[in-house]
Amino acid sequence: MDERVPRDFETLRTTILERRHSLPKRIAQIAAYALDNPDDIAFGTAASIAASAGVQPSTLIRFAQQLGFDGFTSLQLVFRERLRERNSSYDERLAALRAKAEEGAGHRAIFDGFVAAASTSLNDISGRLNEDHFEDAIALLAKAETIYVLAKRRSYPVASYIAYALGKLKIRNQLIESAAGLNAEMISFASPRDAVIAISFSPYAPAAIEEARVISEQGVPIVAITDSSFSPLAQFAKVWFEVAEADFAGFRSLSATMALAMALTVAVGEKRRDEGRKRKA
Amino acid sequence: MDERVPRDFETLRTTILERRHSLPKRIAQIAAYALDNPDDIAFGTAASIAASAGVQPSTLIRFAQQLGFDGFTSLQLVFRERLRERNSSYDERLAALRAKAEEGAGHRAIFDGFVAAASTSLNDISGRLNEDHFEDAIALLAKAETIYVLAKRRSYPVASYIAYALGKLKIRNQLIESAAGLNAEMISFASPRDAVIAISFSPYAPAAIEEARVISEQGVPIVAITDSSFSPLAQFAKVWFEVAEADFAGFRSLSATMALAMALTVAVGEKRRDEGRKRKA
DNA sequence: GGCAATATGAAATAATAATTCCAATCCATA
DNA sequence: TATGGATTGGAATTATTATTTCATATTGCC
Repeated sequence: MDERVPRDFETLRTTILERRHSLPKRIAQIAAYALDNPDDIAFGTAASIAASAGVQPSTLIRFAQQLGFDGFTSLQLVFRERLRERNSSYDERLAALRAKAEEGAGHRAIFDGFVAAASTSLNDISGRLNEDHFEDAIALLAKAETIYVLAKRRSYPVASYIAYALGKLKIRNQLIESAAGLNAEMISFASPRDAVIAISFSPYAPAAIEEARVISEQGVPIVAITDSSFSPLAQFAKVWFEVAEADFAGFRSLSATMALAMALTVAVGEKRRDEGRKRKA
Repeated sequence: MDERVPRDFETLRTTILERRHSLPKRIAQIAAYALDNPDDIAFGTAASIAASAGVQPSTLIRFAQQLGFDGFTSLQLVFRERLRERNSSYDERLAALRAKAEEGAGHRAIFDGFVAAASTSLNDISGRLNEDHFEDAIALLAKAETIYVLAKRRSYPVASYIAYALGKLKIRNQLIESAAGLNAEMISFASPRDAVIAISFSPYAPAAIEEARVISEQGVPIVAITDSSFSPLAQFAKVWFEVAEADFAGFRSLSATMALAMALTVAVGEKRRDEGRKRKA
């Protein structure tokens, strides 16, 4: 292999863009395809890539050779390396933020720590959400007459947001608060035609668990957001989501829970609208 | 291939972890290696992976088959798919998420949209926070006798979280709620030795603005979190933060506001503790 | 401790994929 | 428009890689 073969993706990219106009038609075609679909180059076979790009496999090899590689395989390595490095760079960035926060230089570090925790949590839930459970929860909530929202202490802000959003979407809902001490009565109105969104994380607020138990015994289906399958909430729930929030300075993030709550709420709103339309038609 | 073969990485991961203890030694060995070095599985050949993990290629294939795949190749696809999705740089990934959300394929897209909005907001505020303002706000709040927390509607969840966290840190605070209709009286107790955290975004809740006006006229210093310098809150505030939250489906994220609120709260707690210690010394 | 079932190692084989080669085509230039 | 060089398509070849097979070893059980 030549001495000045592009070893990293960025150099390769630049090289391709420079030579773009002096390349033969088919080679230019595969060059454009490569820059547009780098992932395909990284994972595909010569044949599959050639087919997607509308050229012959041999053209792909000629392209690689023009750039100084000794074949398609060596070119592909650069595209693969890119995926490896890019991937770690994000994690590294987060780790840096977190490290800066942990070495504890002043108040800025506190802020960085919370941003890092929130990002981590979002990142995590994004890959973890079980789509089937999500659909089940939406279906369950969409057909409820009234949606009860149950959460105490740290989770209460999420509940209050859900209540706000449901209100904006004109979906009947009832936040189970403790202010007036009338929770027991409020709960007794719930029927199996209603549904509950319950949120609680370890250490589980006893009141939340107790209310969830009572309401589930009345036959009201519960959608739970909690932190593990050992959660007492999980056993009362028809559907439950596991959300692992990162923490900083002993305060856990709420970002993932919040995102899930927003998505649930809006999805329920959308499903109701769709079904309302169907019923009319 | 079996019907319930894990086809996404997370499911696969869970499945492996579940069966971990019932797997034969060498299979368990490759299983552990796979979870520790997912990138190697994605890129390597059966032979190279087997060598790195210290097993025979055939063991790798047996491992794949135990999981229900029909061979190493199908197992590898899952690991590759993961890299495609965890794709590239943070920004690109966000863009991908947002694009997926915008093309609007079902409920999953809604979830992706909210995660993307939250991530964007966090990313944004991370670079934007004015450190001097942050220090000023902390100083101001740390010396307050009582911290009043003022927010309505969409911002209310943030306020309720702040109140919860301040409580946990044993910092005297008062959430200005509308429930009992006694806000005016509550506000009249505030003195210049106290402080206010006020949060409001366009469209500003009239009650929040009005209460902020009254309380500032009483000489109580206000720390505001809002969305622009044109915000009516900004003019009443001693210190104010501009937070630009991304939105999805008409619902704006709260993640950046939340992170800032948490950081403020904890930083105030820390400053008070430090000063308490100094005073004793 | 012996037997059967299960697991493992190593090499043979089958499958798949990359590369090469050559004929056909295209294109610029005279 | 004829000619030579460059480019391209497609099949043949070679290389690489996954998979299968079978002999051997290990483990659990009576």
